[in-house]
Formats: sequence, C-alpha cells, structure tokens
Amino acid sequence: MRHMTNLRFIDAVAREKSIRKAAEKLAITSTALNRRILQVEDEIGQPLFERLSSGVRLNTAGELFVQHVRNQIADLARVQSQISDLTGVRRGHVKIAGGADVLRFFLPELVAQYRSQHNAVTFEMLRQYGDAAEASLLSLDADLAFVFAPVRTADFQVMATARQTVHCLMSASHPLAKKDVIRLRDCIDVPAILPTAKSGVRQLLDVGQMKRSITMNTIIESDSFEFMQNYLVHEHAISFQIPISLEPAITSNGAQTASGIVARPFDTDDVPPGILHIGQLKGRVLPVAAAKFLDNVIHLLGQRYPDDFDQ
Amino acid sequence: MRHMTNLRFIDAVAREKSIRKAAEKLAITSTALNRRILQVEDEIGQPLFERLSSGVRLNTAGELFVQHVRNQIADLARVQSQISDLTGVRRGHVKIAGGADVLRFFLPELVAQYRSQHNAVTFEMLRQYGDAAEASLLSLDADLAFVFAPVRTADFQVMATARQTVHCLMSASHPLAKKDVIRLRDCIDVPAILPTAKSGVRQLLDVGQMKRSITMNTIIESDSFEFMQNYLVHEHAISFQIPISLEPAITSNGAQTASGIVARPFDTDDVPPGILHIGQLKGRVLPVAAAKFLDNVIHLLGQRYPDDFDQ
DNA sequence: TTATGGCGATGCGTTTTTTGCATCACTATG
DNA sequence: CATAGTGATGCAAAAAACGCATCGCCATAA
Repeated sequence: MRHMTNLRFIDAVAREKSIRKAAEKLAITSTALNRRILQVEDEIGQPLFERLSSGVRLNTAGELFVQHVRNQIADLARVQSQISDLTGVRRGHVKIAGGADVLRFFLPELVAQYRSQHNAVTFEMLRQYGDAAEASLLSLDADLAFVFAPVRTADFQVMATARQTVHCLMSASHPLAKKDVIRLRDCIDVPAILPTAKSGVRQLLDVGQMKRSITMNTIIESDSFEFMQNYLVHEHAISFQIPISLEPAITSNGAQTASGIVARPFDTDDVPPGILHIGQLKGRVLPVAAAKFLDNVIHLLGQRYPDDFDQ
Repeated sequence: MRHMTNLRFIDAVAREKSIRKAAEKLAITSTALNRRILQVEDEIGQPLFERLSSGVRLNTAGELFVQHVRNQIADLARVQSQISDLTGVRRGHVKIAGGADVLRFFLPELVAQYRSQHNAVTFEMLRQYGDAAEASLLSLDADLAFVFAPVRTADFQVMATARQTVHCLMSASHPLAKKDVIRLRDCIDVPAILPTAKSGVRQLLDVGQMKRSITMNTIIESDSFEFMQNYLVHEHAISFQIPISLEPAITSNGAQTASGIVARPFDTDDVPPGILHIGQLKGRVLPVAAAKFLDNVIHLLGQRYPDDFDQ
C-alpha cells in the first residue's frame, strides 16, 4: 500500500535507531529516507527524532507518532484481511508470541491444522516470555500472546486460560513411574533437572518447595526442554514440564513414547498449577485470520483440557 | 499530511458518490482523482466502488475500507493534537453533534468559555438529533454527541448524563406562574404550544398525558424554540422546555428575564424527566481538545445540576 | 427509435516530485 | 589528531502525478 510508505519508513527508523541502517533494510538510499523523515517532521510541525552522533532516537512526539503509525499499519492489515475474506479466500499473516513451552508441540500442531484449511495464511512465531510477549502485543509485533504466570499490563486482554498441572518426567523404568500422582516428598534425593529460574514451571516448583520445606536434589539447570527430556534417557533422573509442552501421548498413564519417557502429574496441593493466559491487545480488533486462529486455539484447549479451561 | 491524500480522496468520493463531483470539491481534475482511486483499488486487489452510470457507490469492501480511512484520519488528528499539546499550546478542532436544545444556550456558553482559555481550538457544531448524531459519531464526523431519549447503537459510549425535568414556560403574569411545581391537571384547557413529535420533550409530555389520561389543549405545534417562547409574550399560553435549553436565570423562581417569561418545573410523577446523554464513539481515544472540552462539560453539568447529574 | 448529457476510463505530453550520487559538517572513539 | 560513523544538502536524472482531449457507456428525454 503506497500511502503507507512514509509510515513504514518511520517505523523502520524508529526500530533501527539509525537512518542509514534502516535505509539499508528498506533497500533505498539513506538520503531518500532522510528526506522523507524530514518531510514528515515538517508536516507534523516538529521533529520526531533526536539526532545523536550515533544515529537517531524518538523524542516524545515521536513516541506518540510511532505508536499511531503502528496502529495504522496493523489496522490496515486487519482491513485487508477482512476484505480478502469477503471473497471467501482467507489471507493474512498471524503473529504469535509465546514461550518455548507452547511453541514445542501445541502451536505447531495448531498452526499446521489451521494452514491445512487456509493455506494463504502465513504465520510468524516469536519466542518470547511474559513481559516481552506483552510488549510485542503493545507494539503490534504480535497479534496473540501466550504467557504463563501473572499478566502484568492492563493492555493485555485475556481471551482464554488453561490450568496446567506441573508434571514430573522420567524414564518409564523409573520407580516413580509406577505412581499415578507424584508428591513432592517422593522427589527428595531423586536427581532432578530443573528449568531456569525465569521459567514459569520453575517458579511453581519453587513455591511448592517453600511450602513443603523440601529442597530437591538439583543436578542440572537448563532452559532447553530437549536437553532436559533427552537427558532422562541416560540417567534415572526426573525433570518437570507442563502438559502443553509435552507430546499428547506422554501424559496418558500407561502410554509410552518412542523415547521411553513418561510423565506423571504432581499433586496440586504440593505444586500449584500454572495458568496459561492467551490474550491480545485490549480493545484491538484482530485481523480475520488471527481471530479465527484464536477460535481454533480456544476450541482445541476446550477439547483437550475440558476441566482446566476457561474462556 | 501528505500520506493521507489518497485516503482523504477516497473519503471524498465516497461522500459525493461521484468522482467528478469529488474532484471539483478537492480542486483537482477528475482524471487525476480517478487514477488515484484506480491505483488504490489496484493495491487493495479489488474494486472499492461500483461504477454506475450516475457515478460510483461503495461496495462491501469499500465500506470496510472507508471506515478504516475515517479511523485513520481521526486518529491522525488525535495524535497531532496530542503532539501539539506537548508544547503547551492546545490546538485542535472539536466536532460536536447535538440537538437544538443544547445548541441554544448551553453549548455556546461552554464553547466560549473553553475558547477563552484555548483560542487555537476551533469548533464545529452539527445540529443533529438522536440517530443522526450517533451516526456522526460512527462516521467520525463528530467527536462528541448530545442526545436525548434512549441511546440506540452499541457504539455510543455514555460519558455523562443529566436528568432534565420538563418545565412549563409562561408569561410571568400567567396564573400558573404562582405555583412552584406544575401538575399536569393544572394544564387542562390552558392553551398549549407543543414541540414537534420527534422532540424528546414532546415524547415525555405524551407519556405524561397517557399516564394521567389528560389531553392538553394544543393550539400550536412547532420545532422552533424561539417561536414557542416568543409567542408566550402575546398570548397567555404555555410552552414546554428543559432547563438546559433555557437561559439559566429563567428557571429560578422569582427571577425573571427581560422577555417576562418564567419557567416552572413539572411534577416528575406526572411528566417523567428526560435524560440527556453525552457520549463519544465507544473505544475511541479522543483528541486532546475534545477530551478536555468533555471534561469541562462534565464539570459544568456537575456544578449546575448536582443532583441530576451522573458520570 | 434517436439524441443528449453526464459518467468513468485512457493515451499522451508536460510538470512536479522523488531518488541517488557526491559531498559537507559534526562527533564520538582510539 | 586521524578515523569511522552519523545526518544534512546541492544537483542532475529518473519516476510519478497531473491536465487536456477524447473514448465508450448508459440513462433519460425528445
């Protein structure tokens, strides 16, 4: 859309904090870009950027204007998606921010299923946690966000939540695998692999340990789910995860995956369940594709976790 | 703002329903305008207008797009007003839709008071009732609307209400002027001048007449407040009005205006009070000037009608 | 039926705007 | 004090927008 050029340029400069760098990304010369910026500033009647020796930075007016620009860009995308939806062909681009937990199995399955029905819709998956994901909603870099733990900003509109019981992962031959529900005291002295401190699961585990005055035998800390899970094949240790970031089969008792790893839920009195929040920017009208995708997410969650799901 | 040109052009064509007429208003040739329209349609990927032999008309996609365009235009105005507000000088343009009742004394006073503080702010007053005023909010032709009677659309966000007791107007020498409160039965056989049926006051009077099974002696119907009020000087008749459309002095008992007309309230058991709704488009962030003006309106209403005011 | 007037679309030459190159002025950094 | 980075600017070339004349179409009137 031609009339958006100046706006997209300003957005780019604001992101790159440099006219020359932005110009390179936009595949134009810095002088053309510079003059467009100057022109817009002239039209506004005052500068939007501070000129530093190392580049440019938004001033207060610029912050206001850039937020407006991003709204415009996002709203145009929405309108375009609505218009193309009129012809029956659903087009669009859905931008999703979420942690590694949801990106692992849950979202790949959902996106694939959605794309099998609407292959003109493209996706963009951002691996971001909590605050960062909410910030992406605000800057309109993301249409939907999946965040664990409490929602911080008032601009986050929760569209659905899913309660996720922390599960204990182990080799099928591990003694704890015989139990249906794991108590925290069962884990004393068992070699444990814990997620990093910023992870939602870890925070829940820490709450449990505090409550029960139990300290687990932490042998490894990691932020890689793959590492944690694959390590269990080699040593009789335990690791922790929430159902949504596990292969669906692994949580069902008796069933077993190719890797020989099983999952057993914690007693929720010991380790409180985590709440996955699925939301969008408050008050925003999503593009058709994003809105319909959200419907699918909600539908699948309701189907898969009927008891722990809330809309 | 240069980048808005195409959008403003499309808005103009949509309003004029003719490229040639719009071109004339925009002071360009029809061919230039035509080509810009074609270009935008090409960018969108499908036509926005149906071509008729008598001009053009928006199709469904066009309706969506034009709404987007108007949002863009309005949002740019808001951002510009916020930016210029940063420098301390409040600029802007406030568009208000309201009935003749509020346009008569209430809004002139308020606007004048506001402009005495911020003389860079300009105003646009649209004389529109109910539905029309709400439609103006939706098409962004108005920032604020003052409507009597029930609010119809879900897009109308009520920011304040004021309960308005219907008053009876008469010459100071009229027998009814001695009473503090008028009952409907007092009006039997008194020559009455009623507002037209679409007026909010008339509807309230009709409710009262139904309730009490009283029919007033209607000698004149009019939609002109001036006529109704001025007629009372010549004949001992009564007319009806709400306080907001009266000179402030006229409602106070004992006081008297130059014209010798006084107002006495109806008993609210006979004639129910009307509710004046002051609102904006739901979810919209108003330009600074409009928002501040609304603050003033609310402040003055709270001051003048402390008991009948709601925020 | 034909004539007419109003509509949007289009080819083409002219005017306006935008772009890219070369270069300047400035400022941190080493 | 040299250097490498930044944004700003003069000028000529390229691109886009514009206005004029004109086409084809359709509804309405004669």
